[in-house]
Amino acid sequence: MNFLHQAISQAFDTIFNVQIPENQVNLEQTKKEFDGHVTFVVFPFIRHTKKSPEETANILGQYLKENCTQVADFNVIKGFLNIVLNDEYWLNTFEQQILKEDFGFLKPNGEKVMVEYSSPNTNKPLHLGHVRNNLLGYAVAEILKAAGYEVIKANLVNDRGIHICKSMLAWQKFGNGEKPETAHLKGDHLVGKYYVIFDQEYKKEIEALKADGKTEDEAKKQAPLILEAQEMLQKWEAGDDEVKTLWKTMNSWVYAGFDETYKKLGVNFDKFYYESNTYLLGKDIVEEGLAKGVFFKKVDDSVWIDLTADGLDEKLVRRADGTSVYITQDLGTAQLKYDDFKMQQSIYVVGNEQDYHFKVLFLILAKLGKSWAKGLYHLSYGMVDLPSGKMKSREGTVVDADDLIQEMQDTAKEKTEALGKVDHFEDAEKENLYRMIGMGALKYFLLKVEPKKRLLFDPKESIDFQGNTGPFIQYTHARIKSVLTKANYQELKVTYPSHLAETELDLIQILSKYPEVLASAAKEHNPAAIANYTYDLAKSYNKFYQTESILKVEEENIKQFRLQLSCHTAATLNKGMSLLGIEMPERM
RNA sequence: GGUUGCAUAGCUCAGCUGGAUAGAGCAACUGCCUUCUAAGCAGUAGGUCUCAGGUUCGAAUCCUGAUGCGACCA
Repeated sequence: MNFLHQAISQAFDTIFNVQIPENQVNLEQTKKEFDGHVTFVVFPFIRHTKKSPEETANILGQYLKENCTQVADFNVIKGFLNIVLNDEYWLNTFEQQILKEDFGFLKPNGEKVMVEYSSPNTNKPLHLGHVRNNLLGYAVAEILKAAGYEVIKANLVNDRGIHICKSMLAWQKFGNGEKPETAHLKGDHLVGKYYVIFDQEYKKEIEALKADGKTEDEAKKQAPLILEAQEMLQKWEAGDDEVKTLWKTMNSWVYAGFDETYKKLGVNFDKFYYESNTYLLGKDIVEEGLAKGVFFKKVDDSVWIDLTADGLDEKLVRRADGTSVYITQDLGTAQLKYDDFKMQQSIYVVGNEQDYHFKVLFLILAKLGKSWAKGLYHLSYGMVDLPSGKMKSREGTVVDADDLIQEMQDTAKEKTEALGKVDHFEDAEKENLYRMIGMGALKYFLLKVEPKKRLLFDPKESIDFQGNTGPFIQYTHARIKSVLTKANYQELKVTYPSHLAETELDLIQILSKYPEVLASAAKEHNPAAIANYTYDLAKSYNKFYQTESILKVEEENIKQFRLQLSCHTAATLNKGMSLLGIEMPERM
């Protein structure tokens, strides 16, 4: 499309004697209800041409038609110049770009980027909110890879702290030595069970204390269980053998459970960080900040940074007693990550409840003069809410990840069986298909919405399998594969037809947009752009499929062309969906 | 109280750096399987783009304010 920018810029120069740089020539796709493929809006330029919009557009259109072999025709409606490109141009685009092996992958740009995502707590199993995080992180990482970056997927596991101690303590007191094998529970669910038990018992103690006349606050602080949990945390920090052993055991249960869930979700990591190793980091940075005069001490010896000039508050970075706060360890971990990989960009996939935290974190690093601070980015996403409101694990109103995955697969099975198309499949293929479709529906559902928007999930309404959904796109793919199989398709040199059908041209035009959609999805960290594109492509193919016959056309070259077009549509659908972690079945 | 995000059809969402009569899907209604997979295609109906100002030849899009929902900071 570059030639058009150039030609229009040239036209302004030769006809009107005004210099319009190519990058100021904005072209957009012509709306469906008008003739043409590309539209140039002339309104902004009529002050240069000193002619009416219509006249300007007509003059430019005439110039393009005479000087560009690719321009077949044009029409003008008010200030809109609609340009019709000839079939040869589109076939050339198809052959020179879309057919190429590396179509859909941008050239390596030599930049390294870390995507940190998932980052779970080891005291409870994953829920729907984590699923969104995992799918987003994975997809963004894959998109960046395809866009030419070298990507490191990182997972910072929150494996220590008071919340783990709560689970540990409850297990010690009420567990009777229960293990995942004896309880027939996934390890993460077993540990989560004791986290809930802790909370229940703790609440009982609070009520008892309140009955004795304590205030709510006093009761919360004085309940024996919480005191014991705090004591356990101190022992852990002191390296107490017994506590550490229990901690290791219970964490290993959780990891086994997480591994299973990660596997089902199809996500993976290149690098794990554990807070048990990083929670003491950042002390050096506090000293560094004091030395550089970025931080200051208050009379009680606590260390702060003043961010009021940036519209934020004063922020504590070290307590008066010398202990770290949450952000201190994040400062240290950021430095550690950079030292490990020297990446140009570092993306944190974390919910929008931590917007303020990351704003402060990045700002502090910038003020400390870290050259890499400008590459830090918080990919903030909206919460997943239920119709009843927020999910709360302690109140049991969470949508459990494992349950949800199972339900999706069950639903996929039900719907597939009802259609009766796979009765002759081997059992293994059927099971695999149900898995693909169920996960495809779930992943697409969560990823088609822009990350920053919050998401409403109604467990009572099952996720759709029709329309703008994962299965629709999977179905389109399977449909194409079926045609190709029937034709025993082998790619060979095609003599292209002299005339393109409307649906063929539309399809080529949409296919040709894939690289720029990918580039923009990478730039915006937005998997939804890929999802929506893939849907448009599938829809466009289905229209073509419905309108034109492929296997039954008389002319062999048209048949070959349509097969080739189908084949590369399937390939592009596959590329796009694979960035979202969605697998495409050969048949369904 | 302060900061920040969101608000588009009954529901779920698109709408690129401002452009033509605001688009999809679901749900409702109507057609299309003796023809390449009907998880599909075509059509009907459904809108004061939360509200009020402003900038502009032109605003769902940009600015200001209000309202509603959410999050965060004390």
